[in-house]
Amino acid sequence: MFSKACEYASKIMIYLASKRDEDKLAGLKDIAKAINSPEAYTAKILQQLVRRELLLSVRGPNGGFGIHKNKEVSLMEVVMAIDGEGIVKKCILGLEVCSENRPCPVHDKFVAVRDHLRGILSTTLITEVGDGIEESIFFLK
Amino acid sequence: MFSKACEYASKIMIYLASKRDEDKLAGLKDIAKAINSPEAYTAKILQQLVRRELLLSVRGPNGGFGIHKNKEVSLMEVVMAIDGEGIVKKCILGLEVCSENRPCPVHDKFVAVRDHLRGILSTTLITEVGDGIEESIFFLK
DNA sequence: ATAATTAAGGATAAATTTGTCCGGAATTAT
DNA sequence: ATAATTCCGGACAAATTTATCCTTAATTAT
Repeated sequence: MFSKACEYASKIMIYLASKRDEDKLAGLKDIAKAINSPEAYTAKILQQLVRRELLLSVRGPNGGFGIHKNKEVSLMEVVMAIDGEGIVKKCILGLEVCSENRPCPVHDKFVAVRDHLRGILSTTLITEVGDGIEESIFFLK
Repeated sequence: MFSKACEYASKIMIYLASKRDEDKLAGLKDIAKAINSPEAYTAKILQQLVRRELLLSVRGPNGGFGIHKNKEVSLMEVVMAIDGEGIVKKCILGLEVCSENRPCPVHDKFVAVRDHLRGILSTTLITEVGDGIEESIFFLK
């Protein structure tokens, strides 16, 4: 469904959202441990998220990563940043063009699934799903 | 969503279903043209579908591929044959274990999407969606 | 029998994704 | 200033997916 990179990115965002009330940032090692991901690869994904301005970073001692407070981020934005719009746009059978006018044989059926998916991705905020991590109601690894 | 191989496989099955009333089989070249796929790679996927007994094949002049008549095949079976059960089983965030008991933060939301997807995959029969290809109501390329 | 046709299957290559390594830049504390 | 810490970014490596090539096996028609 999502790429590995996108899975990591989502978990990163949710993890950092769950720590949004702490006054200090989370470092790479901390993050990689929390989501059980390879450190160096995680660093690459963090970079992308920073470039896309979904995260903030600061270097040096006591540096690290954190979410922008006062900025609501949906899961959709995270997925778009890493995997692009394919998951909610591309034809399930891979047709270059697939539309009402020129549909693949399963077009209508999968438009419904994609709309369902899109709805959930865009209404799910990372702060919302971040709650419950610290309390071990939900898990990231 | 699906692998390229699985996209090709689905289109192959639908295409052959759309020709199920013809008395002759469809050859590799014919199929690859009909679904706009690389010939050699398509041959590999055809092999897999034959091994999984979702297709029949015969060699030699006038040989080719066709669906088994009297055997209803759902899109689910095709997807399982090529991509495995991941799409309807694996955690969207990639957690090794993700269940009611030990859920990822978006477990419930995506259970719903997956159920939706599963429902459509298992109720969609290739013969059903095959109709409309010949008449150019639906397209495979 | 022989030649022509078509799928089967193994080996290999190209492309993409995932993952690692390392030197450099920024920041902080001493 | 210096050293320690931490992110940045480029190069590279491994794994996986996608794609190609070529020989063999089966079948049919001549």
